[in-house]
Amino acid sequence: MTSALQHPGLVAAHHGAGQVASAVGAAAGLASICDSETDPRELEAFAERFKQRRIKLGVTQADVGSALANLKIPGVGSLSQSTICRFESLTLSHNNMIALKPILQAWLEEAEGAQREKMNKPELFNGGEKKRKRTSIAAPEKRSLEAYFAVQPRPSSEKIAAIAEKLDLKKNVVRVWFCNQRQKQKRMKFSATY
DNA sequence: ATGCATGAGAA
DNA sequence: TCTCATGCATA
Repeated sequence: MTSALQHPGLVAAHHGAGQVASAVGAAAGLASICDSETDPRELEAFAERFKQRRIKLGVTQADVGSALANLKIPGVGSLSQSTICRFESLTLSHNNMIALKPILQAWLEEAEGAQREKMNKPELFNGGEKKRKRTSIAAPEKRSLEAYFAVQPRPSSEKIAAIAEKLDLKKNVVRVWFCNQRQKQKRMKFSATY
């Protein structure tokens, strides 16, 4: 239930048409807001440097996540170990990487600048809550789902119901599986889009 | 490091 | 309903 560091319209969706190339290039005079900062290779390089320097500082991914809150950047709170890990391994969407880069960069500079102090973020927590349980889809079922996905990445609600019944899984589990599968395809690292 | 899930916002 | 950013739980 946290933030929204979404980017409005600066980062346009990429598409297969090449006719826009010239139009974009012809937009001379205006600052090119879209090149070096959104270059996948630049991101990759940054991610690698980031991880290296982070380790050099002796800080864990989780530490970085909670430390972000201390930066007091408007609209930016803490992030999880998962997200920091995914940033470093480029397993986030391109847009997500672009949005997080300046934030992590700010943290890095701050951390290296004041590399003499030690702040701790205990993360005071609740008193006894119901722990979420993680469903585990067995290997055979996963293989079937992957096969269905290869043929139809976006099955209708009815198809999903049918698949769920065949594999003896809850419909919602199947639906979420497809959603996550689609998201996976969009990860920077393995996406054919870039 | 990664699987399954949630919630806000878009369509 | 889907996408997208994100995280808890777990391997």
